[in-house]
Order: sequence, then structure tokens, then C-alpha cells
Amino acid sequence: MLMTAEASEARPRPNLAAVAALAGVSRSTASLAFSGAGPVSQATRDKVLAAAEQLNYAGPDPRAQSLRRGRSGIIGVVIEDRLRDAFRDPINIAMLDGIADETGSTGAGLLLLTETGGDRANIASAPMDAVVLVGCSTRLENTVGVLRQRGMPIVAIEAPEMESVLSIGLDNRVASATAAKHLQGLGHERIAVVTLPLEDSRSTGALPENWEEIATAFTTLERLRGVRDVFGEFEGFVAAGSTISAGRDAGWSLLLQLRPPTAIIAQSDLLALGVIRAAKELGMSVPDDLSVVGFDGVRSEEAGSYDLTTLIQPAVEKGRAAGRAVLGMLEGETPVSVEFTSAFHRGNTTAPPPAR
Amino acid sequence: MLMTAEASEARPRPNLAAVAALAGVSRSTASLAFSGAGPVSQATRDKVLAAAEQLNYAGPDPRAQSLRRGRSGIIGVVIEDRLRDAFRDPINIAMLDGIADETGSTGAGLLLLTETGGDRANIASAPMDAVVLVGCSTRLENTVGVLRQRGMPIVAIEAPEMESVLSIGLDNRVASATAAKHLQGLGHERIAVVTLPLEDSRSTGALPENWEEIATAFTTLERLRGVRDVFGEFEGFVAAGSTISAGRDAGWSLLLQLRPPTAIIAQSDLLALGVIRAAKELGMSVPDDLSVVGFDGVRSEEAGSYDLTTLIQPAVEKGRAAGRAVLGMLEGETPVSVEFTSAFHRGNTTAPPPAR
DNA sequence: ATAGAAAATCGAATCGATTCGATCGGATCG
DNA sequence: CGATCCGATCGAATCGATTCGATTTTCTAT
Repeated sequence: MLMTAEASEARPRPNLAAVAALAGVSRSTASLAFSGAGPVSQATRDKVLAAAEQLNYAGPDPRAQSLRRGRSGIIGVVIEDRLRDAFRDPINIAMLDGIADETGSTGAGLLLLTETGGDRANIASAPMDAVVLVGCSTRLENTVGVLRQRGMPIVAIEAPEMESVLSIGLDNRVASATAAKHLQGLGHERIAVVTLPLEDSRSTGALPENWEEIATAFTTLERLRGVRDVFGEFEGFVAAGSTISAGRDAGWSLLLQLRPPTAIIAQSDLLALGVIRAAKELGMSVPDDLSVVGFDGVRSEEAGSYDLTTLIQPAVEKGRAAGRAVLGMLEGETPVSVEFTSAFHRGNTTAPPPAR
Repeated sequence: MLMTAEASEARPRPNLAAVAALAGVSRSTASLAFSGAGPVSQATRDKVLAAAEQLNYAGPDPRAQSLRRGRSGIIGVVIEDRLRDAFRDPINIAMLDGIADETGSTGAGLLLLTETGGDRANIASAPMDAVVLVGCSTRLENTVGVLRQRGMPIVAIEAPEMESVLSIGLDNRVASATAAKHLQGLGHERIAVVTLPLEDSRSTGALPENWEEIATAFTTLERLRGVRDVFGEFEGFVAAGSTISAGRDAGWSLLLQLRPPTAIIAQSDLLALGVIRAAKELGMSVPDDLSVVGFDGVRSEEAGSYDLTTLIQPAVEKGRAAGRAVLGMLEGETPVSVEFTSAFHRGNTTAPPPAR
């Protein structure tokens, strides 16, 4: 294709005005020709498009569009911490995928944000239309405050009820209680819990007595409460994150005690797999010497021959619901909170405690 | 805090003009007070900030800022297909993490985009400043065309040389040849390759003879070429994606043949693990009956007792380099292409072929 | 042939901020 | 005491498009 001398000049980028001028129409008409809204004769549209091509015009500048329309077409997704950590657990990916499923259809993009210190500015000034808080976010208060002030729709997955925040919930407490009852029914009396982080410090170690006061991570808290509802007292270990190796560490720590538990409830499947690994390394057999329960129901290929007893949560569905909710709110609707239910799955990692 | 009647009215959102008016200063001064650029007396700044608080002003509208500044502070990351698929392989997460590492420091956000059909519009009209193409993108041509027209910096990870696209490369061909030579050195003569997808159709099955013509996925192609450089001819199986189960399928298919190969080169570690699983299921032992080589060097916890022979690529570093490059280009620099090198790691999954 | 309706096009205001050059006041210096 | 200079503040232009109401053109029906 021939380039005119003008077009080849290193002029910045052409804008709609330039295109309109070349086509011999007004800016408004040119805009109409591009957006398709409003009546424009075929001839005019062709002229405009031809002019655009000649100038190598790439279409309306999204930045200007956002300003004028008051919409940027971007939905923020706030992940708890580093991407690395968040994406290590398939459950987060599943949720993200669910969100993308729904929002993608409208052409909205997902902007990844983290709550980490430095990025606070980011969260306050990203050009997004709405936001989804995903993962067991730990210090929501601040984040939500900033976002609320900006007056944008907020959807939170598994967060405590907050004003002007639509929540997509999960029956964490009841589900955990179900797992606990299952173990109780099998005859277990001395159990332990491997928990997800209590707050953002990521400190690891034995679960302190006053966990209910110091914990800020909602999911962790609810799942602990579920176990307490059944067993009252129990010991626990706070893992550094939802990974197999963190679970393994926790497993070692719990199983090396003088009187180790006969069953361990892990707050995620990855943690559970880690515990199983630790048990194996310590020469214990699952479920004969130790019962293990997970949470999430991510059919990990790492489970090997184990069919983990766990609580299957509809992660993708949760993401979808969040996506739908966010889109709905952008449409001006006021969706209602949803609470999803986990399904108990009995695998082959739980059994009656070993006879003494 | 008291709210004035005015502030509680359901007026849209306050803008800088409103704040300036309330503070009794001009818009320009108010802007200066917020941005910190330019000299503003402490008294004035306080006045402005107070007015902002009174109006519940959340700070300058990012959309307007982007327009004026010509920057949105957003870097697009184009992933090959569905998030689900892309994030299943840790190698992609590692790269993304590397990118985030570098770009995050400047407060830039990462916008996730996919190349999937419907989202084409998305890629053409997202308000981003630059873009990183990550993963073995299959149909770059179109995508790059659109982006180039928009005149934004483009960085591609593992893509063929293209004009005005900065590439972050990997020695795929040489590395694959290294793996092949390793097997050859051990005495293997009949090997097979399990490849990543050849193009976006995700069709699976035996590797066709004319792979070099029909394949559009650069990484896949280069790695195949590396093997051909050593073995000349070989059979292969195209996997549906980089997952363990896809590898397992491929493994079954290759190993059930009348004269199965004595060694299999998989184009990713996940595929390799899948092949090993298939071998086990077929009663073969690795490496005695079958040697397996992977690619990537993701120390997966799923490997179990195997120490996979593989090519360790510096994935996070690749991401970092891409992030740095993109930032550099935004600064007006013109970084040079980088080519990373994979390190051959001999694990315990390769051995001489079984004696006949 | 002409009033009236419908279609196409245009002008101008607007979205919300940034930024450059001009202006104004007060302090400094000779 | 007057010229100079500097810091603080302001006006106005600008970024690039969208959109509403007004105007012009085109077509239909009488």
C-alpha cells in the first residue's frame, strides 16, 4: 500500500479529528461512523474508514473513551499477596477463571492487583470500573475503605459482611463442622487442625489459644469455628500458606509430638497433601495410623493413589457468581449476596483411629 | 465525622473543580496540591485537602489522568488462551510473577488478556501503555498487527523475530538438541517426542510428517527442530496442552505401539510427568524400560521420587527481563533483545535403553 | 409541486484532570 | 527607595473522544 508523504511523517498518533478532517466530515460524524451508533450513510462511513486507513488510525483512543463514557471496561481483581503465592493454589485459579468466564463475555479485562504495601497506591488509582476481592483477603478494611470512597461496585469472595460490599460466601463453618463430625463419628478424639494464615504476617507455628481475637483472615476463622463447634478444644498449626510444603512442615510439627493427633483437618487440599507426605515420611500410613481431611476439592494430580476426604467447594461457580454480580452492579442492578455450599466427599484418607 | 448536608446529597462524584471551588482556589492550584508537583504553600495545600475530605473526594480520576498524561499505568499481558489452561503450568505463573516483580515497583498494573476469538476487540481497545506477549502464542500475526498500529511497545516472550517487537528468547532449539544428544549418547535410537500444541486448534494425535509447515507455535517448532537436528527422523504425539493428563494420554498412545520408543522427550515437565505416569500404568519402569526427558525445570512436587531429567529454564528471569524491557521502552529507551539459556539437568529418569 | 417526515450531518458542550505561560505580591539587594 | 527576583497562584489551552440538540438534506406522500 502506498503511504502518502503526510502519513509517513513522524507525527504523533492521528486522532479522530484528523481522520474527520481528511474525510471531509465533522468529528461527530466520524465518531458515529466508528461506533456504529446513530445513522450514518454508507458512503460517509466508507469515506471515514478510508481516511482512517490512510492515516493508519487505530481506532478511538481507549483513554479518551473511558473519560467520556465514565467507564474503562476494566475490572480489578484484588489478590491477597504475591501472584506467585496466590496462583500456587488451584482454588484461586479456578475462581479467577470463573470470573474471567463471566466478565470476558462483555469484553472487560481483568486487572490484577495485590494488597501488598507498595501497591496500595495502585489500588487507589487504577482506572477500573469495579472490583472483585478474591481469596481470603486479610486486611480488607483499608482496601474497602479506599474503594468505597471511589464509589465503585465491590464484590468480595468469602469476606465478612460489610456495608456496600456484595459478598459471595461459602459455608466454611458448617462445612468444617461436617468434616469434624465425620471424624468424630469415626471415633477420633484427638484431632489437630492445620490452618491457613491467620493474618497477613504469614507467621507460622502452633495455633495460639486466642486465635479468634488475633485472626483477621475470615475464611481461616470460619473454618476454625466450624471445628470448634464440634470438638470444642483442639490443637493446631498455622501454615505459612496454602502449599504442599507448608502442609508438610505443619505435619511434621504436629506428628512429632509426644501424643500426636489421630486425625488432622487441613484447611486446604494442598495442606492436606503436605500432611500426608509428612506422615509417609514419618513412617505412618494414611488412613490407618492417621486420618486426613482437606478442603476445596481440587482434584490434584499430586494426590497419587489417595482419594482425599475433603469438602468440595464450587470454586469456578463462585468466580462466576462474582463475575455476574460485578457486571450486574455495573448495570445498576443490586444483586443479592450468594452463599455457596460445599459438598462433603468421603475419600480413602479417613478411617477409625488405630486401636491403642 | 460530621457530614454536611451538601456532602450527603446523592450528587455524582465530586471532581477537582468542586474541591477547588470549596477551597477557594483555582483548579490548577488544587491539582498542584494533589500531585505535589509545583510550588504550593502549606496553607493552601491544607485548605485543599480539607475541602477534599469534606466532599469525600477520592483523588484525581484515573481516567482523566490517563487521557491527559497519555499513560494509563497499565501493562497488558496477553496469555495464549484460557486462564485456566495457561495457569495450569507453573512455568507461566513463574513468568507472570517475574513480570509483576519488575513492573509492580513502578505501580503499574497487569491487565490479563487472552487471544481467544471474542476478546480480539478487547486487545484492540484496552487502555494499556504497553504489552507483553507471554507463553507460546500461536497466532501472533494478527495480535501484533493490531498492537503495532496502536503504536505501543510490544515485548514478546519466545516469539519469532518480528519488526518493532522486542523479543525475550530462549535457546529452545539448542536446548532440545542437548536433550536429544544426551539420549543418543546413552544409546537410544528409537525416540519419540510429546509436543505442546502445534497451533491454536488444540487438535491432538500423532505428529504429522509436515509439522514444520503446519505448526504456528514457535516454541513447539523450535524444540522439535532441536530434536530433528540430532535424530533426523522421529515419531511424535501432539498433546492437547501442557498438563499431566495430556502427557499421560500421549504416553499411552506412544507406548502401546508395536515397537514403542525407548525414550521420550516431552516438551514440558508436566507432559513428562504424565508420560511417566502412563509408563507406570503400563507396567514399565522409568528409567530402566523407558527414559523420559522434560523441559522447563519446574520442580513439581508431583514428581514424587523422580528427579526428572530436564532443561531448566530461567522462567522468572525471563519474566523479569520482559518487565524491565517494557518499562524501558516506556521510558523511551530501546532495549535489545535478550536470549536466555536453559541448563541441562540430568536426573534419574534417563538411562541406557534396555538390552534387547 | 410542496408540506412534512425521516435521515444524515454538524456545532458545541462535556468528561476531569494537567500544564504552560502569565500575573501578582512580597522579599531581597544595591 | 526603586529595580529585581522568586515563589505562589491563576487562566486558558489541551488530551481525544462522545453525545445532545439543532440544522440541513433527502425522500415520501398528497
